[in-house]
Amino acid sequence: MNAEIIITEALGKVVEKLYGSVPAPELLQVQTTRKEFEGDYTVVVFPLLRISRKSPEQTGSEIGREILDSLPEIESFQVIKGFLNLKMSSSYWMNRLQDIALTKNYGMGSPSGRTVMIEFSSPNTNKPLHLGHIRNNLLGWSVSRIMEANGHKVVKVNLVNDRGIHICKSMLSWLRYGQNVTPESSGIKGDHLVGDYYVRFDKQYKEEVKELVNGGMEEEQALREAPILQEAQSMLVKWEQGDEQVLNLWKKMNGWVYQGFDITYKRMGITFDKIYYESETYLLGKELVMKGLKDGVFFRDPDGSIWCDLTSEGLDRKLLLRADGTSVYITQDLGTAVSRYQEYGFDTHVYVVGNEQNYHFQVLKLLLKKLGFSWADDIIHLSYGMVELPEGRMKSREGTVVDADDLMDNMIETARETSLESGKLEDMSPEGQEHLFEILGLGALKYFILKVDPRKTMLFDPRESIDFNGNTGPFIQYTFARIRSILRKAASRGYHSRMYGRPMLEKELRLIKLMANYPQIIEESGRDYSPAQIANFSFDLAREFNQYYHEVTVLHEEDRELRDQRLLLLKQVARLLESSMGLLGITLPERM
RNA sequence: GGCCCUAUAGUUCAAGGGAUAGAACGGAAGUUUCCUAAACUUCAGAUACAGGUUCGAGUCCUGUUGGGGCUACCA
Repeated sequence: MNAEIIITEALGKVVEKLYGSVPAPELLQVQTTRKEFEGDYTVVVFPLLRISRKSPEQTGSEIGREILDSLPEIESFQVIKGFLNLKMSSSYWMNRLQDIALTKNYGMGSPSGRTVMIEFSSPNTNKPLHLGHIRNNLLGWSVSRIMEANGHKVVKVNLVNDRGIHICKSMLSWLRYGQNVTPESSGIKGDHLVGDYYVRFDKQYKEEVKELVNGGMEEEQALREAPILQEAQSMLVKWEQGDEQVLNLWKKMNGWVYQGFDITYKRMGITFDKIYYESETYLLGKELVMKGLKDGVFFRDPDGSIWCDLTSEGLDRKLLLRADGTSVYITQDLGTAVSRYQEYGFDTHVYVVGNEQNYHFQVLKLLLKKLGFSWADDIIHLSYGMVELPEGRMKSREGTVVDADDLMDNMIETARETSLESGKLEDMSPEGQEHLFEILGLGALKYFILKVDPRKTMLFDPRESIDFNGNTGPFIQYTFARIRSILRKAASRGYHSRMYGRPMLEKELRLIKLMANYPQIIEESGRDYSPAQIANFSFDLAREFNQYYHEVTVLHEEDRELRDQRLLLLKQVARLLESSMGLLGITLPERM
């Protein structure tokens, strides 16, 4: 059991014994002691003064004495300015280290029996993935791992926006200008090829609008009546009617996009348990809307469109079906949610979607509740912040979109340059090197994104490459590689890591203390859906270890028992680095 | 206009209402006969502004200012 809990419990009993009243739980504040003070855990005594009716100093001393008596793990205490600092005995920490070494899935929560569904990625099929999607994908993946680490059963799902007018634009543009080009014939990745024709459509559309305006038409009318747009709209009608030619083209081009996406996902190390397509769920959404209409929770406008009145909830009225009976964005989301619940009966459903859609999810939950689905309360919108450039938001119109594939290429290239410059890999096979560059480049990218609190807007400057020094993925990877190198040498010399009970250095106890927090970190990052806390843990541990590495020798230690004991410590540090970084989807290399 | 989010060193990020606000990059100065210098050590540098609540506020509340988002019969 973790020390904070032990101390908190003891504190409650001690306060009751000393002052004769049971303190409310929120008055019992135990935290880790700040680095600059002597001690491991700190009791904040201010909240207890009301009960003790004595000075902070006196209260702290009295409690300190009692706790010292009742908990053998505590070696000494000190009261400074109203803070009671407790120092654990070094044998306590050494036992912790042994516990860690002996616990198979150290840090992981026990099975909860709960199913957590996580939707992330959710791409459009007419644009390649960009930096925003990278944050989405990495967050979704990492949160999935963190949920698993908390003992939940996880179902990772993707929702592909594969229908709507935008798809028709790409199709039409390809028919007109594509001359039957394919990813194979052009050598262009499928999603990029389709994206190119989407852009091509937009260019033509703008030209036509301009011509019409020059011919004397009002701009608003021109925007509506440009021939190419009208052609796309009639194509959408054909799609909805099930026109075979249109459907075949749609399937063919979507297939290209999926092939392209698969490559990108694979490179990011991302998989899904199930992929949903809007084209398959929007019909159920329509049925739900009709049911809501029948039940009187929705209403029909004179023009035939169907709405929900949310003004009593402080929101507007929301359109659910157009007058012509076609569905809108939220219609399919209703259908998707219900079919997922029917299929998996999730206890929690996390949607990893940008904060620009906060309103959408607020409405979605309200609508589901109005339709009588009580599990609407189990929906959590993990609303992450945008990735911005120094000049603001990425805009495809201004060509500032940072492409996911390009960015990964660049990261790997930088890893290659940095690695080759160091000259440490000369005896490594070319395949081994390539593999390493990928691990390092992606490690840098993933860590860069995930170390930031998901809810916050973050900044990316394409002109400055992502760092490989300091608080970065490669820093932690490097720390790991160093430890593994020592462990390999130790193994080849026949050394065996083992606990001997030799006195440990302050630095070593600090490392153990950090590692002792791991279970709590996993729990908290799960509670907050925040990989950033995991990243901070990894960094703190790596930094602490690097200082230790610099000061203390392991392989050259003459005292064999001490040497082997240190090997045990190293092994556990490496293990937790690998475990925690694994929760971020980052691989650690044996050497670099 | 209405609603929501946000503001911490030059820059990018930390800090469960608790002690002297931590790191990293960048800047200055150092460390390599010794397990990987992608490391380590030292120095300089910050809570937008004004009130309030509290024994105690970067953190909670109110206002001001700056930044972002939403407010589509797009998805």
